[in-house]
Amino acid sequence: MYSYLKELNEIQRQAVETIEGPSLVIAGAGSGKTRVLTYRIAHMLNLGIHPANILALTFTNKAAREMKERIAKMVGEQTAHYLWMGTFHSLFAKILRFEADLIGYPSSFSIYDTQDSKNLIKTICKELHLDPQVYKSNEVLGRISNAKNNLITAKIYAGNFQIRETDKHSRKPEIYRIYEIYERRCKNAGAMDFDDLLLKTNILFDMHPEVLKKYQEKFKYILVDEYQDTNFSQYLIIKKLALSHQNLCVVGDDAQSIYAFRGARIENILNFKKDYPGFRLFKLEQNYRSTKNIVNAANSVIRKNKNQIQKNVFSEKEQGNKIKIIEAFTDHEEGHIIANMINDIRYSEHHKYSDFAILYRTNAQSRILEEALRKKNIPYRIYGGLSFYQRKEIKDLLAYFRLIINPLDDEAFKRIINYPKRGIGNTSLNKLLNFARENNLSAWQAAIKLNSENIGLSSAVIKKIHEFMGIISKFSAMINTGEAYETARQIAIQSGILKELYGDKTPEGISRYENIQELLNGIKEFTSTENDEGMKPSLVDYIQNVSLLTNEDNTKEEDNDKVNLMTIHSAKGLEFKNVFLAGLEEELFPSKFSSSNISELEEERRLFYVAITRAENQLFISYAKTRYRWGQLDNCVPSRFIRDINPDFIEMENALLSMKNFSKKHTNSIGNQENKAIFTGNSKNTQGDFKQKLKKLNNTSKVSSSNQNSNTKILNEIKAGVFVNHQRFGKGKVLTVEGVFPNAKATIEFDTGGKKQLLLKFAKLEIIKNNT
DNA sequence: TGCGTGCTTCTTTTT
DNA sequence: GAAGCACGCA
Repeated sequence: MYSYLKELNEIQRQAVETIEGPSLVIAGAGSGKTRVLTYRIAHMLNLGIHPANILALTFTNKAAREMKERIAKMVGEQTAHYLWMGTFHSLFAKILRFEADLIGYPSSFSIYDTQDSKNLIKTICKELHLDPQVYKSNEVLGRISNAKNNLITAKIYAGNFQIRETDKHSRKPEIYRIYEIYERRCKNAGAMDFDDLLLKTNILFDMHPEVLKKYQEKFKYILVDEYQDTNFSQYLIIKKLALSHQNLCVVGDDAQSIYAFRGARIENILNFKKDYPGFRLFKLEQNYRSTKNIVNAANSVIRKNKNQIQKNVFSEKEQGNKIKIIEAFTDHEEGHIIANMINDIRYSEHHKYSDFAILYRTNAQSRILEEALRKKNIPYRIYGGLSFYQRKEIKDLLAYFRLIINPLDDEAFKRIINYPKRGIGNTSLNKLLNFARENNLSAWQAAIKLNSENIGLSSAVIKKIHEFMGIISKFSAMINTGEAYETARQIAIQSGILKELYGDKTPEGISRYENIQELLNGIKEFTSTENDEGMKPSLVDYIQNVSLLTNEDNTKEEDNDKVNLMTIHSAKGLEFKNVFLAGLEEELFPSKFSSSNISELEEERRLFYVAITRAENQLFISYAKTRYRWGQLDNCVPSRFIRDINPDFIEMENALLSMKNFSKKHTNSIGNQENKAIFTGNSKNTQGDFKQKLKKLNNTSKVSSSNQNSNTKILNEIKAGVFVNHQRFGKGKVLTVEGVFPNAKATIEFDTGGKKQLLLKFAKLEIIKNNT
């Protein structure tokens, strides 16, 4: 008997040892799911199954990487190397590149990220003269994405009466046309969006049975993690691949299905028995993570949902503390209390910072929490948010890479044709793009014809365009052969990006420059380790990988001892000794977009369940009675989810007692007193904000905004009144705001100190004696 | 052509 | 509190 099998409980062991035939592993929260998956794969390898015959699909690169590392430890690097383990998107992108010519794509196809897709949709809507108020790129993309995930191509979409009726009903009857053009443009640009990677895989398998057969033979054993989060498109791919051997093991927990918003179908796991009648079922119900109290509380919540597989998750750890409910007056105070408690517990329980997590529903909540932690000098780390790969400077450089690899890539072309500035303005670009569109060409192809076609561009501009193209072409010759890091560095230099950023000595500019360096280092690192085929990856390999990477794939593990901040979604699969769950207010959690519809509300409740079950020892749930939203103070109602917890497992934490002074001060400053205003502002919007808010001020008494750049948090309270005069704020200039109010005169001066930041230089408030 | 300015809109979660 | 867009001026 293999020694690792002894580390498992009976059911886990059975799940690991049952290799043949379809199996469904229902893995409750904290039940050792990852362990079962890794051991199962290791076990298969020990039994002599070749790693190249195993396909293991995960939802994040991180999950795949970690699992691979653990398996490598058990069976050796060499063997683990040949496993096909990764996300749906990355693995099927790989297959699509192999088979690209069969579906009419270049194997060097680009992958459009969400931003690219939205931009393209905006362009199309503009061309069709559609009202951008009605046809919001977000919603349109949502419709298209939804269609693709259900295998509805543009052609089917246009021909489907019911879909068209739905669109007409929502006053967007033209979506089918947008979809059609969108699809054509992507094809012309040799580009796929995220959903295409799955859709085209399905199309490939449907149109070419011999190709499907090939992969069915290759992937004799298939494992899928987080099966409850698969969408229809992914479900079909798995079904097709598993058809001949039926050695399919899916792992998941219906109670943790939280991605319906992007097309995940909880039915996939609920209906597994219908698709694979001879399946074996393994229910992992023992929770090894949390105290009895937390597990029981979580159970009492999830019980409220109708749609689920019956199971009995239990814990054999100690009873543990009750869940503590914290009430705060404001969102700022909430952050303050949490920061205080982290310090207290860290001291009293000898916990590390990294034993704490603060979870929230929306990314927007993180800023206030950060602020509170910074004030107390508590180190923290934010997961998610704006990804490294979505920063402007990174996307700019990546766009160069993309265009070099695939010159048809229109979104990349548009992004960098005039960055850094080379005198090709919007007017010229639009002429070129119109010409391209009329002839159904990509921008690049159109630009080639500029010498023979007259489209009203001056010869100077044409020359500039061709110079730009010259740079790109020069590199496309060497991108496959050249040493990756050096090639990338040369591109950064010769494109002018490095010079442009080097010249910018503002803090933001310096940070951008450093980010570019970091990207280059990342390339160096990536291309220095050998890939599956035992070769050094080229720059092309890197680029084709990078579009599917997220923030978590870039963060380094060095700086360990930090409080973890993240959305509940990104906390899935993680665990912490102490968890703070912030912002438990109606309309925030559950989100106001979800509370009207039962199935969406159930998804929110599952999300709540996920949040609770992240905690090992202690869970705090907090809500604020008032919260700022769009610069306005809203009253909040405690979330219904708090009432969903069986009251036996919760207690009120009277954090306010120790916070009395803070609360008082704070409630004052947000306008409880008549004629009170708070001024702050950021570098770009200062004037607009001031003006707008002062306009409102004529008849109200509250004004607020805050300087988010600031090491200088400017909080100036001014007796409210009428705005008098100001000077526009700009880089390196001084902004003076002067106001005469019914009973006060205020002057505030901001100085940029040559930087883009606002520094408070001078503030004066004179109270005018009121004669009446 | 580029930049500054003012207005508008936007927020759920992410591969 | 931030980003995109359109407009107008140099």
